[in-house]
Amino acid sequence: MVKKILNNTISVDCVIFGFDFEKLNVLLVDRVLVDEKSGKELFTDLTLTGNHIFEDESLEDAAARILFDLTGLENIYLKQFGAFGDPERLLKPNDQAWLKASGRDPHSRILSVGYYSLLATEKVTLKWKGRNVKWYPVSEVSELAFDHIDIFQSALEALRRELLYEPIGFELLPEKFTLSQLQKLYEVVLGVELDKRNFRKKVSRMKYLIPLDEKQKGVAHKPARLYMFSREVYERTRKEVFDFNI
Amino acid sequence: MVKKILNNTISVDCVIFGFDFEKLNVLLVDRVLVDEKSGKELFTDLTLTGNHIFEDESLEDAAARILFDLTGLENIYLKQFGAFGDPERLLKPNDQAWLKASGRDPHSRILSVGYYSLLATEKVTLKWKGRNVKWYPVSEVSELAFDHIDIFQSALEALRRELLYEPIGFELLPEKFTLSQLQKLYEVVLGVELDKRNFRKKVSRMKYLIPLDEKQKGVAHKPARLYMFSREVYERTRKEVFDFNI
DNA sequence: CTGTTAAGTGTTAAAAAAACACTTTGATTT
DNA sequence: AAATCAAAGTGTTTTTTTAACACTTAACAG
Repeated sequence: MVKKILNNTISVDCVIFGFDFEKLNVLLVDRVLVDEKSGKELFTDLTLTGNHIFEDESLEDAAARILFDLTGLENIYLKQFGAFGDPERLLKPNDQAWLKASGRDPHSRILSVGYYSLLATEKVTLKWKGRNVKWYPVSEVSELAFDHIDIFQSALEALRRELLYEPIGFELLPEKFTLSQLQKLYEVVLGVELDKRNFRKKVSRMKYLIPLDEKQKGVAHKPARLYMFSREVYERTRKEVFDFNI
Repeated sequence: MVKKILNNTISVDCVIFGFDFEKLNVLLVDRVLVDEKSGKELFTDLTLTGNHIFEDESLEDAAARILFDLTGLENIYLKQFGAFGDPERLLKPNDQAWLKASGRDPHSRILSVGYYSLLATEKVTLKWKGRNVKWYPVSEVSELAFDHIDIFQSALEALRRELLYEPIGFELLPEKFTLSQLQKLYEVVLGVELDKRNFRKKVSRMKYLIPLDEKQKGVAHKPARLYMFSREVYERTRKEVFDFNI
């Protein structure tokens, strides 16, 4: 049975972040427009991973599906961070050519709902057959198709803000991780340097960060203790934040 | 010239908050369905203020227009807080009846982009002719048409979170206000009690809160000094927040 | 067994948060 | 004119949090 697509004016774009213990990366798709007659490449540029929504599907389900098709992973952290519907968002020449070539009305206005998702780069094998999907360091992303650079930047801001106040960093790490990896993650995402001793003092207050009786293996130096994040402890002990910085 | 409406599947809903120095209020519209033949009221319930989007209009412009039509005010604080597109969001019997009566396909799925806005109740004279628009205390909102209760709660959460970290409380106050009014605002929106002396100590550190050489008038007690918010000072002195609470 | 590399650890000073009660001022009432 | 009312305004102490800062330890590699 063929699923019916909701309509042509709403889509979902996913900004998929990955952390490789060194830097923050984002998944981007190579958009190649090939001339029908000559078979020659007219242009190539990069886009976020986006897609239509099926008729029976919620927005978040559509985002999860895109993510699954791309990585084979389920139950991944997903967060809606904005809706993008500017009348001018698809008017760049390349975008118009692309829309025409893919049989869409280039004058139609498409609203995109943005989701960002977090995963550890290492546990992913990319598998979007027939499309060129790759990790790119966030710091090197400069131009993207459509208004995707705005969507991307908005996602990054949303991620930074969220990371400051919620324990979502663990979503970017494997199940077991070291404190140095966690610290590096904060440093890379927020773009700051943190003091090792102060960082450890701070996280040691967080009961949902569980130290394991297990050590890193295969490293040529003193192996670090491994930790894991306990969602149960977090949910149980989370308290209201009344600390306001007007 | 008649403006063309973008399409039938995207709309904007505004959650308009107002503060009256005592409590937080929200603007709601009385939705009355009248039977065509008998002229009898079939039901009446409450909705948020929503509307379609014109073809040349950005989402935020549409939200600002709704706000202007309702209050006559321009340059009001507006913040997008979410997009709502669940397949089930318009399926309640009253909603279906309403959609049919207003000539819409009851099976079509409408995506709503939510904006919340902040204003001081006192400076508003409501003027949406022909429709019954009123302020309702936020604490008394229980049932709303469509999925508007979800949208409303999502707006309230977004407002609380924003208020904790950004100086947006001033948007809910008149230009000149007292510290007690500011404190009450925080207490009401966040649902906490704050210590007067500690509150004043805290805000006295904020350089963008400007004390005026002016006092409250017409009160039967010691009149309070008036303050105003300086956006310029805020923009100039705003610094990155590196304080993280994982 | 030596060198390399990152892990792990504690103290002190400064700043911020939390807890807490009385005096002052202007308008209103008697 | 004096008394009353109601909210404004004001400091100190304790506790908690932040910030700055350097050496020892453990495992592997050669």
